[in-house]
Amino acid sequence: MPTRLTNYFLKTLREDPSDAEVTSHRLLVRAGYIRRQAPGIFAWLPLGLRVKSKIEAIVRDEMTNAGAHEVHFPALLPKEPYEVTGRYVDYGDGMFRLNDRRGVGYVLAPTHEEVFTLLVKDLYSSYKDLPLSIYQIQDKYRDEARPRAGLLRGREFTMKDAYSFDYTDAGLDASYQAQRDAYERIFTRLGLEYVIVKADAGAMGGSKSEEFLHPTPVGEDTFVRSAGGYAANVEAFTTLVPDARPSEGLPAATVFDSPHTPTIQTLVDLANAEQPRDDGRAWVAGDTLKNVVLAVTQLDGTRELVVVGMPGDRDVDLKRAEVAFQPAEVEAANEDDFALHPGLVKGYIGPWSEGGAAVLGEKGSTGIRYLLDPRVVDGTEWITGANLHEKHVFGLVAGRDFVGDGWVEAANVKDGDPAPDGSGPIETARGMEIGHVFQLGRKYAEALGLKVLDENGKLVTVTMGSYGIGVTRILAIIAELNNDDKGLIWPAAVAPFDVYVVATGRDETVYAAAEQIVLDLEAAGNEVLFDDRPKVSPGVKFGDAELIGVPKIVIVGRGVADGVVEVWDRKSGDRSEAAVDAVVAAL
RNA sequence: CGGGGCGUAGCUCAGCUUGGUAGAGCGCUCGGUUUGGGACCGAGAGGUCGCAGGUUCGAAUCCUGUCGCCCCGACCA
Repeated sequence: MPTRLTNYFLKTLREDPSDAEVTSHRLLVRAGYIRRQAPGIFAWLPLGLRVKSKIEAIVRDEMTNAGAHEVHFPALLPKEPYEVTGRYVDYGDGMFRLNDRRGVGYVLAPTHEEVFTLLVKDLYSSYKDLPLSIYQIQDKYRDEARPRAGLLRGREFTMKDAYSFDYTDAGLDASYQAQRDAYERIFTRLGLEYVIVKADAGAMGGSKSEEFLHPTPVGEDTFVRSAGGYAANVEAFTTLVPDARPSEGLPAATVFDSPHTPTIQTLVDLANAEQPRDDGRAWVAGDTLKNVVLAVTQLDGTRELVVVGMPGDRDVDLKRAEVAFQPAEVEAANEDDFALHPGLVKGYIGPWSEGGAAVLGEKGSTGIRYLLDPRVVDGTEWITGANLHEKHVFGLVAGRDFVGDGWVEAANVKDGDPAPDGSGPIETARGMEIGHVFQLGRKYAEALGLKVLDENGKLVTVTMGSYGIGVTRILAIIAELNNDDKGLIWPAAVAPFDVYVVATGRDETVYAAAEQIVLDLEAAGNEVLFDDRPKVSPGVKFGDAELIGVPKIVIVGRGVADGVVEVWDRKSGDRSEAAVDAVVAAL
């Protein structure tokens, strides 16, 4: 039974919807694939659903190849499992919560680690049952502070989430690798460029984690890569730590007057004017030690000040700092914070005071925790604040004159920074997350009590992995990538139909010929959308055909009198003629 | 949560400054003409102007409040 436009549920819009800004959103709404229901929540119309199903079919196929089995959980779940693992609190406002008529708490699941773990716990108790990989394709709910860009960041979105269960670390490695390989095949089949980067495990917990990022300037993630093959999310980037240097023989630190030095640059200028270096090289921002006061707020609300010392040519990257202090929130200290700590002389903060007493650090006079950038290794010399108004100090030596309470990755990453694995300088780029693979380890199994008996009859805690792909986000990215001024241009692998047949004119023989062509195409295994609308002008039909973006378009019109039809290739725009009875071969 | 913009017909918007019986284009219905690039003629249907209060003889228009949506930022897959 051909799919006919005369009874299909489709209405294209002549004008762009006013609430759609990004290309994918605009075109998917205009071409009749989706409709907005609420911010970040969309209804799927027949065309959209077909594309979504095509993507899901590829995902299912590769999950099967990876040995994973499909299951399906509810999206609506009791809150208890999430309370046990702590994520009911950790997720904060990001989780949709509701109560039933008796007041019992439920959540709309943002992700399903807990219930998968509990299901396996229910059924399995032996190492002989493992390894196991199961997955679902299910809608997820996250109450985003600001949904945006249509499908790219919604509050409801479809995700394939897979979970692996092993009782050995080696088993987890193998399960992880199988999913990782499957992801590579999926993105290749979808024609999506991707970069695999080291990722921060974030609130999910666990150890090893990699993200699949689609490189695009509009991406929300920043990642770095080196020519030598290093790739990481900027949040997971680790600094290459220089070797410590001997501090013997370095001159003693000296305090100097430094009025009117509100910025690092003015301090550097003053230093060059007052105290030029012996070797003739000018002082630069990287020779100064900048001490930034951060306020770190734990989940329970306790607020702690922390001073981070880093080279003056760096700034605090709050996202990296959040990772370093997670799950706490990090922000710049405010006036109230300073008021509580009169020992901090704003603009002249440093770890050392004249005479050598420590100011910062748990043993310093302020008692404020002092964390250092990894570049501040023992034996490095710095220009930094002297904790006196309008005074700085020269030649303060790390390890000799001051020590920190530890190290922290809170400084921003710059193009040209060395990769930590020695593979050369890195460059930064933007990307959109399309997949994420995690080795969760035993965090969830531990919290929820998932254990099995091993070969020796001993109870061991299961080790898990979690693997996600954003199905609807991928659909949006494909739309974002494949379009022109006329509309969408679907790659064959995910197109809602293979061929779009248009009958023009009002000649009965034309429609009869078109009917036959549709049947021929379907018999040859093509999915066909047939524009059989009788009272629509050709211009409208052509416009819709191009807007909808099916890869091949067959125009059946006046050429039928001569036994020919026109075949358009949507992507290249190429047009050729084909005999009415040989359309299948002409595609 | 901070900043900006916008809520008027199914869609895209004008009207608001300067208060006086609610408009256009597209879409939709009917009749006719037209049929290879978003046709034309004629006749229609369709709106508590986001909501509430206020000012006024009279409010889409002025005032106050409120709700919603979009964009930028913060945050997040």
